[in-house]
Amino acid sequence: MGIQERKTRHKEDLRKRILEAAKKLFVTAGYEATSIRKIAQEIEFSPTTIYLYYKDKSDIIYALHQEGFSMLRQDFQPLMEVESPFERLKAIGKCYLRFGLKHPDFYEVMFMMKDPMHYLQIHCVDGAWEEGERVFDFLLQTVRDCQEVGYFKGLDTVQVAVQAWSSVHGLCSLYVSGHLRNMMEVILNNDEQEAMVEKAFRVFVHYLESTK
Amino acid sequence: MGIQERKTRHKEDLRKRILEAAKKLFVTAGYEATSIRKIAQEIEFSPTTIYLYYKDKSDIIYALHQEGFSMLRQDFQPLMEVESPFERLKAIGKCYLRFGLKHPDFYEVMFMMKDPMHYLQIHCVDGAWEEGERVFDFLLQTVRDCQEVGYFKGLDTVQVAVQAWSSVHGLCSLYVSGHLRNMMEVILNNDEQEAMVEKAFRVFVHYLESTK
DNA sequence: TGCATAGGTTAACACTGTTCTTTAAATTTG
DNA sequence: CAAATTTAAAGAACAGTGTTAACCTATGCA
Repeated sequence: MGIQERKTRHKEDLRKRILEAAKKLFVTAGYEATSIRKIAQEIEFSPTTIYLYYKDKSDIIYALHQEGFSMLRQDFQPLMEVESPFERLKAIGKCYLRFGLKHPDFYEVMFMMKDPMHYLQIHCVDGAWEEGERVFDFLLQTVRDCQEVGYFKGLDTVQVAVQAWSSVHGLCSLYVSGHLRNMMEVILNNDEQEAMVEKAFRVFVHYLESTK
Repeated sequence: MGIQERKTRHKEDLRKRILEAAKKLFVTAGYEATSIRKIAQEIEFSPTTIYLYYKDKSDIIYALHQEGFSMLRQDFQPLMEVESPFERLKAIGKCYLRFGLKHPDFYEVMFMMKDPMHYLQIHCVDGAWEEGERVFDFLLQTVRDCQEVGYFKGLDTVQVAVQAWSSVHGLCSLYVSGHLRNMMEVILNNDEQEAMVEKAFRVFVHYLESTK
């Protein structure tokens, strides 16, 4: 079965090359500029060939969506070792924030665009958005751990987790969409924006600290 | 100058009709489905006519963006009368949240889409995003008032305001984008989602209350 | 009456995602 | 080995998008 193997390997390879090309266009020029035809041009194949490897465009976007989540989970990996629950919670927030600022394009696909979520709902992927849930479970468990050492007393674990997620997501998405820049009467440059995000995060952390 | 007047009135009228048609398509079928050609079909004019009244599509989107802000400001109007600063702050949050849940399409254009912000940056509209700034100023002043009666002690006004905005925006945008629905392992229906948003908001309010 | 001008339309360009049909090569079978 | 079959890839085309240049055509004015 050496021939068969080589063929499937080639096929897997091309599938990967398509995704790499998509990612390259996506990261350098954004979602809008990532068209099937441009991806095809990048890998020097016909546009129609792409449809032999991906069902449609949203399938490709979803693949990038998944890749983003595996990146984020990788960033989270070392934080699992943090002993103190509250330190871990703060580290998660900081890490999430840094991810959003560092990979705005990925952040957009992962947490802002409706298409990938719609794709999940339509295609009913088994274990729908497993990656996302795993990330949220990590947050959920950390909140629970925090409660065990005296934080968030009398509050519901899920509600606290959703609220915490919303807060950091709010900062990330306002940064990514450019609303933070424009809302301030003084227009901020990139560094000032990042500093603003950082400071607002610290205010939030201050709130959390006083729940103990 | 009765004739001239009639003409300019007609012109203003058509401009308004274009926007009304755009809004109708936009609210009923979403942004994606709102094309220049469909707007034209709606008002029974040629697609190119639209370009005599709006520079391009982003110009129309920006007009909707502005309309959304005037709607939000109208919702905020009665809150200016609320005497207690902290009650006012809570009311602003609740009102903002309700707006997001009630008008998800407008919320998307106003606070999530990059295009209108990009439009502002490109076309350098004088008093760039005046409407947005006015809304933010209202929040800013309310935070300042809260500080005067003992809340947010030792914290920076702008940072507190940005953080508060981020928190409610985070909830709204996760709801609008469908991420809240999909992140929970148990898939929520619309009512349950809204309840979740409400509860997470209350957790946040709880944090703010304990800053006094 | 002739001319200029504004309002509107037609045709076209350069794109987009996607599908149907066709070609060409590789593989399996007789 | 030759014929038949499967398979990967591509070409052409459809229906749609935003946008522009060229062309009417009816009105207002000299």
